[in-house]
Amino acid sequence: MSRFQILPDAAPSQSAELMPCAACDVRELSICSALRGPELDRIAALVSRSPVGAGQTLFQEGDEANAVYNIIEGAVRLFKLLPDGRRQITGFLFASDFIGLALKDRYAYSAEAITGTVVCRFPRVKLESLFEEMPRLENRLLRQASNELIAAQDQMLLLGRKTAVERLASFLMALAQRQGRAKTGDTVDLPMTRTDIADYLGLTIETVSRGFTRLRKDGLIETPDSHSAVLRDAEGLRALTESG
Amino acid sequence: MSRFQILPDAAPSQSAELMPCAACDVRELSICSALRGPELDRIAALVSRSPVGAGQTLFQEGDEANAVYNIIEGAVRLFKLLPDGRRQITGFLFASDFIGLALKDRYAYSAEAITGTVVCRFPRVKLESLFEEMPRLENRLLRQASNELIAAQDQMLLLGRKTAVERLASFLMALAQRQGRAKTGDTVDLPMTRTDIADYLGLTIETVSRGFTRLRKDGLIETPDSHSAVLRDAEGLRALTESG
DNA sequence: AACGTTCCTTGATCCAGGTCAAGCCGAGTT
DNA sequence: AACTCGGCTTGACCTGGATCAAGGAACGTT
Repeated sequence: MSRFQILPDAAPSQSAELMPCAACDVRELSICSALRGPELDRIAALVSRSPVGAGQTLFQEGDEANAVYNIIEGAVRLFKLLPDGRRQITGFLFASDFIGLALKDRYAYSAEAITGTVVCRFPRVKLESLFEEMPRLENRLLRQASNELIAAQDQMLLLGRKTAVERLASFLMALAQRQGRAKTGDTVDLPMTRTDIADYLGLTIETVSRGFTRLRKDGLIETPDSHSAVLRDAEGLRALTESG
Repeated sequence: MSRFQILPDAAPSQSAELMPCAACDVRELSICSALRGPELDRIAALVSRSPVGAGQTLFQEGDEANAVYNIIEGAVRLFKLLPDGRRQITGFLFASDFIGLALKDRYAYSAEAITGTVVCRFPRVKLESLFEEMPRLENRLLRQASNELIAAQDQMLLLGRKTAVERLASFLMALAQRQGRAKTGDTVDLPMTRTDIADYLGLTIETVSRGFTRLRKDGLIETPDSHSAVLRDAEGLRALTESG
């Protein structure tokens, strides 16, 4: 399930490129939107881009947290493990998302690329000092953290109190929202496997699979292939997310 | 289960007192530890203390979020409800804890006092402008948010992947930690009811009760009364929190 | 084209924890 | 001291989702 290829952490990968942030695809959507021209140049000198292959580990729970990341493209899973292998995925992250809000001196979770991914790596020591220089950055991170806390509480409600089908419906609608495709007829991208979804929703793979079948039979979705879902009845799905 | 006495939100309660922050019992432990002398005076002019009776509502999910709070003494539960009444408690807060990190313009959860509680109320509009003036405050809040995110992820692991007894052991040890009484022989305070614990751990009250009985029969705890637990074997409990 | 592999689905069975029901205990209250 | 009432425990039974098992579909790989 988990693979342990570990990326060189401190040394920039051979394929890393220095990138002018001004040309960054996700700048406007990411935390970097808090920065102005000269600040961007300052940042550009500190960050490095690197590709991360599907299934590769970005960092592991317990590692020294010496970098934070912005996802440029691709998808990443964050997760925690129990010693016997039980896994809880605490979040899926996509292009423009920021990794590293929740950390002390060590990472509290592991991060793996789901698909081929490109990240923008930022040394953490430099981040701290940068806050004084760029208070808008710190403010932006605080807002981001606030949003993530709200999302975390929604997830607790889901894990603690929702049924299997409600969890799946909630997951699909949240993903749809994130992709700006939450209306009936829209297609939602599912880059992760059924096992990932199960470990995110606190279920088994079989229950997730049966959930998809249920939603399909009830005319709420179609599943042209296992990595996409077409919303056949967005309202019906939404009703399930807050039903009882 | 939930009561709907609502505190006057904008108007300071008749029993509110203006308090010099310099004399505040929890200052050194709370976010106010980030503030220096003159800043404290500035803050003191903005905050007001008020008592909140056991069971009373501080604010409800969906309310306009026009204040944040510091808990001076007592205990508070934060929770979300599904329309049919299922409840998930997302956190228990105690003296020196800060309420209001996770918010947009509306509260994402409800807050009720568990016991008689005293809070320090802070108008939110003034908070925003204060950040520019006191960057150390913002920095402190970001750290706090980071810690809460880590705790939230632990809770997701608990809700998604742990058994009933593991959840209860994790809960007791986390509470013990927070109270600085996590060694064998120490007594942990449980101000909340079994129903609260159940709604926090994603279980029913009966399962929580059976969990206490199990831990008692296994010699891990004693329960002199329903609102306290003596740790008889802290190591055994800790083993349960990360066992498999 | 035959063969692995990985991922997904479906069916049959099982069980941890939910539900239902009864009773206990302690703190008010009259 | 009898009564209520909320909170807690325990027992008997039930069920949603886990587990176990089998097979199918979409891939590369040789």
